Amino acid sequence: MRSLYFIPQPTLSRMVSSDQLPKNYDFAEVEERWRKTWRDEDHYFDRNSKKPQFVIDTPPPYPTGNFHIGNALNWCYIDFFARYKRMKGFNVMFPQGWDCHGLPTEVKVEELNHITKNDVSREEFRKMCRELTEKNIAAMRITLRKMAFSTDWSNEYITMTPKYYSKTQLSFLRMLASGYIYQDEHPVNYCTRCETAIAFAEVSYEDRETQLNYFDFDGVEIATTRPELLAACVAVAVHPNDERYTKLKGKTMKVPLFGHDVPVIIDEAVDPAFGSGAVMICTFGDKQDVHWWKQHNLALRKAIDRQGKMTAIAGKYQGLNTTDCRAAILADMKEKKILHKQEKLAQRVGTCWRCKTPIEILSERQWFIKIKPDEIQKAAHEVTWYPEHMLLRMENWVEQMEWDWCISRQRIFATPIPVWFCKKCGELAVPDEKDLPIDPTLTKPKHPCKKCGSTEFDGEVDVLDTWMDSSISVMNVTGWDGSGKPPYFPAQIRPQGHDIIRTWAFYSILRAVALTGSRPWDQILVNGMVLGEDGFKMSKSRGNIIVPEEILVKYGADALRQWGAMGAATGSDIMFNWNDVVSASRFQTKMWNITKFALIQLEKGGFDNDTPVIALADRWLLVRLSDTIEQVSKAMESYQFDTALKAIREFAWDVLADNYIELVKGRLYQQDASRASACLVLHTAFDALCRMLAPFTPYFAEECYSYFNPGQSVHKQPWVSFTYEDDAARKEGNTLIQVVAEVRKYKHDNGMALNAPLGKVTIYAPHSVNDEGDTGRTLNADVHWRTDVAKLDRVISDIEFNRSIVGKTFRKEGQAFMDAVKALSPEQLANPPKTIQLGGTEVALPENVFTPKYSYMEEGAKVDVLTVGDVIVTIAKKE
RNA sequence: GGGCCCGUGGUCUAGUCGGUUAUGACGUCGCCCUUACACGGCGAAGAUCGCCGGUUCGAAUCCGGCCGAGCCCA
Repeated sequence: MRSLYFIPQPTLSRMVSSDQLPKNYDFAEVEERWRKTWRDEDHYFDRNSKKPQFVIDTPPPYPTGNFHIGNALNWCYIDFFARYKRMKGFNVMFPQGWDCHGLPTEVKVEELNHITKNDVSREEFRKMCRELTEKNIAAMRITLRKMAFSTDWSNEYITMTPKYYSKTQLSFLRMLASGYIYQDEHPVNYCTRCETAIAFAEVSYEDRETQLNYFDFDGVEIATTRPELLAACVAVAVHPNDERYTKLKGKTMKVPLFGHDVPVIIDEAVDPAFGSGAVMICTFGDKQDVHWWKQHNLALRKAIDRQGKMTAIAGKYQGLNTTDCRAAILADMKEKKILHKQEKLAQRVGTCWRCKTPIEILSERQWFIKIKPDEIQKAAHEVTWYPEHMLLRMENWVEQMEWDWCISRQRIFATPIPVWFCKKCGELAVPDEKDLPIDPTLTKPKHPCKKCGSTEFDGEVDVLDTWMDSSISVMNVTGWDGSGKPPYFPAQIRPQGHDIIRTWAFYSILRAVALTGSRPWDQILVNGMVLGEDGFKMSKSRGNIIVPEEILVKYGADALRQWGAMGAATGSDIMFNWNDVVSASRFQTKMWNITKFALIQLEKGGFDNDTPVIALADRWLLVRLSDTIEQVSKAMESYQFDTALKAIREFAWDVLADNYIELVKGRLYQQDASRASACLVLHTAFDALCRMLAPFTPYFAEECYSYFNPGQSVHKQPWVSFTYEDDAARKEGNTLIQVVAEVRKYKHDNGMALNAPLGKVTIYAPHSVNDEGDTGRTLNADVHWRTDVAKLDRVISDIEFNRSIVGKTFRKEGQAFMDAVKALSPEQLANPPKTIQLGGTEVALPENVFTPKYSYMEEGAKVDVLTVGDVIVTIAKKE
């Protein structure tokens, strides 16, 4: 019936004496002490290990200098399962990367030094960026350590180091050779402030109000929001069914102010209801223009340059920026009396996600990576997604990809594109792989031009998109060096936020497939965003930003980590809530007191592993513990941290502290064999709690565990594997708990203190119960357990139906059936017949379909009667 | 405009492949300092489960529509 597979051996002789436990739990002191005690080596991935590997492709954060709360949530999840997997016997790699390159650091360097990137040499500027980045990384490492993340610092990687970016360059050369990477002149999103091309993933959208200008275009009215692009007009488009314009078919028209001729094209995508129904196509006003331009093979007229100034084709407007040019052209239109009207229009403008400047679409020579949707979809489906629905976001993103990935940037602090161009013939030259990393602006190729033999080259000045660095994080951590499949590939899991599914996850899958032919990870765990206390995304303008450091100072890392686990179901957005942090901290206080109580009791000794467990409460606690362990383990396997921690807390607080300990307290104060049983159970439960809490509250769990096992770390113990089966104990124990609760309520209702003496209490239960006197001591009453039937007059006051059975059996006749049962005589209800009359027919009465509810009449002795299921409790009334 | 997710006591939330009394926390109110804990214990009040309709013996749960919020994208 029951089995004890594992009860930890108590090491009584080595326990710390209870008088050494501080009265209150001082998280600040404890957390700092363990931080200094723990050794980094304990978290190193062991390359010679025989254990199964568990490699985590952790997100490399951008080194801003501040580890924000969204990062914190993300890392909490990682650390929960990293610690859990270690306890489960896996060889875990929890690397820490830093995604260094990119615009924000360049902007910050310019700001801090009051320079622009053109004021110093490229190398000098890079040096400044590197130095700032190193400083920021150092600051963020401190927060990571405070949070007790079990980082594998032997596998730290920094994308700006030659070690890392030579891999980025190697991956570039490999994908260039395999045809994934090509260069082409093509329209790209371009930020004229940052002076660089950007990818769609880097375009954000903002609501702005603009003016829709109606003007005369060679006799036809056209509405445009961008008159400054008139010089770049290459066609006029109308809808095929728009009768106003059918006569224009096949004609050409003269562009006002500029005078060049453009064709009229017919296209169903034109909205006849918008503006005048005729639209001018410019290269390029928006994405739709690019579409039409490609589809109708139109001319290319570049009116805006990389600095956002008008080009030579803009004639007298050359050199103006777009805003000034717009004003000038509108003024000229007014003067020529061709501007009919202007109206306000709400519109969404694509802007640079870094600096919020509206993006232009410019046609430039750029480097691209081919996007092959089918192979990305296939690999994405081979990965297990948590939560499952996040896969949809990937599917939707891949489906709507229109352009290839533009990977070149016209910036400085980034991985150089490792190619040269022959000065004579323009042929591309690439370095030998063994010479990587290289900066083509500083070095020359070792071989003459393959085509013309020239030794004169220009180095590529463009650099790589930062995602080119971070999208091979998984290649890096799994040990890729270009020679075949990496030794630890694929990684077991990728944890990340849902905001970067379309970037980091998408690019990582693309690159893994391109470089190895298969999926990068077995699983992906997607966490939600952290919202402010007001339910909105944290932002400076809303003033709802909470930083981890603030929480660490007030409540400590363990409380913050508990918030991360419990705030919301894994994958949902989570609102920051001080309340949750406070209750997390209260839970620690409660557990601290449980620790104290356990230590005070257990240090007295008198028990060992062979102590028989007999008392009902003890058996019940072990069953509940076994249930909890099963529940928590199951939740951990599917990354349901909220479920896991909730179950742990409920067991510790409700089951162990409020019920079990209250019940056995009196027994523990005595000295006999039944005390030993309680001690063994208490120790078993406490030990299991420490282990289950270890992934969530590493400092706290270590501190509690250390008092019982000095010199040993809970983090080096295996995960709990204790099971205990005893259905009778579960059922009878639950009843016992309810009886105690009912009697307490009875005392409360009668204005008695909970510890007030109660006199004689008789419990009539169907089975004999050995409670070792727990119930009597807890209730402060003279408790008698009896298995005979209580001699009481009782009447049936109500009938409780099992609607599940009623509905399934009688369907539409359900109500009629219940009425028929209620009409039975009290004798029949007490001893139900096998059949019952229903609508004139005899039908079988299902088993357990109803339970009579009794109310009791006093007999000779004056008693109050409580009922708990099939148990009757009588309380002798005091005269 | 599209996609995803969500709407449950004052607040936040569990439950959602239908079934007995809708979970817990915070807050509120009452009682209790019982040799681990007042940073605690016990108890109470408080919910037409967003709205409307449908399916069903039975809907917080399934379906449709509407309203509202958030996130991602065009």
